[in-house]
Amino acid sequence: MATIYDVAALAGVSPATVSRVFNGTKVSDDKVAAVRDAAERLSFTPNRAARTLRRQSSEVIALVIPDIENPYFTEMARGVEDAASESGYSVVLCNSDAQPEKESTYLRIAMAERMSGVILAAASAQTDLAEVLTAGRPVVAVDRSAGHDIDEVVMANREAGRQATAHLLRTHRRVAYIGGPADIETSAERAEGWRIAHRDAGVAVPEHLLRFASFRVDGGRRVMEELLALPEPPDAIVAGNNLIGVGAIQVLSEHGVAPPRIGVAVVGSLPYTTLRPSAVTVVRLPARQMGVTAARMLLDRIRGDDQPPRTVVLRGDLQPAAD
Amino acid sequence: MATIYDVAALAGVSPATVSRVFNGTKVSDDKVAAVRDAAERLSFTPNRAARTLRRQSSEVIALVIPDIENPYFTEMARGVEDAASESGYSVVLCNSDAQPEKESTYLRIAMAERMSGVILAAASAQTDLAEVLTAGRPVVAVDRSAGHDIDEVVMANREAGRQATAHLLRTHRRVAYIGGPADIETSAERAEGWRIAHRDAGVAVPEHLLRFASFRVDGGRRVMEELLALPEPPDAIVAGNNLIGVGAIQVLSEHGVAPPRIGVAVVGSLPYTTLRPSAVTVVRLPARQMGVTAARMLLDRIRGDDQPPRTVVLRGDLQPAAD
DNA sequence: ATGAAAGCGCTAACAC
DNA sequence: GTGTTAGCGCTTTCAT
Repeated sequence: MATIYDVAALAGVSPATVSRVFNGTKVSDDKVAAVRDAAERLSFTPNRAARTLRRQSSEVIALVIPDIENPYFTEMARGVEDAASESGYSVVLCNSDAQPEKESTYLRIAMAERMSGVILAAASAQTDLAEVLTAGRPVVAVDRSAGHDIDEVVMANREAGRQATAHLLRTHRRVAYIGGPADIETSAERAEGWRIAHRDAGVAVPEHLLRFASFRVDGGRRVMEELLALPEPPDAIVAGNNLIGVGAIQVLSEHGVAPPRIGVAVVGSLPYTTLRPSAVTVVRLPARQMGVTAARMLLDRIRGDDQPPRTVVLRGDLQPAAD
Repeated sequence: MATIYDVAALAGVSPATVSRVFNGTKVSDDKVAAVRDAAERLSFTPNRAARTLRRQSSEVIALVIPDIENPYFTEMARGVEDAASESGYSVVLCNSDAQPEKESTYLRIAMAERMSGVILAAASAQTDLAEVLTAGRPVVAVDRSAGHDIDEVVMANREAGRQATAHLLRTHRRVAYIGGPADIETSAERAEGWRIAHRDAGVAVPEHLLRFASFRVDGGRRVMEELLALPEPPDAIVAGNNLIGVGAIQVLSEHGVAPPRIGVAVVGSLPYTTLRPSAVTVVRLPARQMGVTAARMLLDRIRGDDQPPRTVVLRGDLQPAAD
């Protein structure tokens, strides 16, 4: 592995000049050519560990998400990746598995590696960012707020829940809601939208049809089974996220009442569904765009932007089932 | 950010002793205690950039996959991550997007960051690993071989394709195959299994029902439409991977012939399907185990194991649809 | 515009 | 068992 000293020797310049060439500082044209040529011949690539040690910062950002197997988060990751690589930054994807402990391990590593910033979909409401923030590294919260006064990019969750519910209430009477963990912001907000839709429709809010699960397929399955076992089961379901929707629909299919026989609306997309698109109402959430937006905000901060923290709210897109 | 010098001063020892404590070399008990105490008070975390520069190796492995939005690869990533973190290694997930150019960019970065090894699901058959291999970094190929004499962990693709096809041939006459790109090993091998099943059954191989697509949902959709437009369409389909299966089933549903009305078998799981489990035959591929195995092999190599390259073949698990 | 030289924080000889 | 010291490869003053 060649170093700048090797390149400098071959090009007949000083190591500092080599460094300048690779960092865009002014160097005379002939020396630039000589350096580039020498670098090419030695297939020189700057040692990033050395650069990071010297600069106290690497051109890497950490993206911490609670579930790498959820297509919503991988779609977002694509957005982050695309925006970051446009600016020459790499993205390190960290899966916290919704465990605060794993999450803080990753944050510690990110700081020890001197990564230049963090995009965080927090595992819990009280993520400890003290370490990152005192290190002066910018953090952007995505999908859910992280409980600090920082930049945020979130979905219009209340409105998404309201829209999904309102659509079902036009043709159904007992609309249940299956949300994620009650203490996760997105989950609570979407449930609140479910309540609002009932009020808007002049209907009593059926609190006994409001259930919380995990944001996973098995969570949706379990609660759906519970709901079907009710003396008076719901005739429609709002799923609080994509995976809950998958689980609920699986159970409905197994019971012979696949949508549209029961009304189903999902907050979030079903990218790998094998249903007819018209069978289920979906509020599509712009996950990729959330990633792109968050990455751009973070890069702004890395470049020194220090305006007060901003919150960007992205709206979902109602795609109604055919009636 | 505290350094070992700060810790050394506070603990009344030399920086070397601090380093030793954090690297498990023999140090007397009282000094260990003093160092740990001082480190705790200063909330010291070793600077990884410095360690990497000095050691010329970081405790990070790169995992390069062609599609981060494919649950097959994210499941594998979970396996890699779990096995790696058991040994104190971090995993950097890189999405090559099936583009050789992006792939080689990531490989170059991995070397520049002095990562200690690479697990690669190659974007093409002729991935250039020269740079990585001459740097002395071990590489393990997963899912498909990378065209070098290195460790591999792959699925029993021919057998998976054969099983899926054989199962359908028991009750169907015209079994089509929709594969991924013809030049990708997994794809070609599974297609070969489809041929073998026909021969085993004493049936002429219907080559006009063998089609190649991309390994994505839209690929499956497009080819499924083509097949349905045939004068004599197939009465059963083998999908070459999970996403192709999703696309094919979507199209079938839209045409009112959702499985089991047409026989469908998929090589790979459908984690987010909303179908009744009994409707589709699946050859489950142990993706997570592939990741765990690959990570363990890579870690062995990193620790200096230099036996000849090994190939591990993992078998799929036929889960027949109810007839 | 260019070179000389210091130093980022750590580890690993090497001495004792 | 412990301390001293010399770099790892780069960037960045500071001179010139």
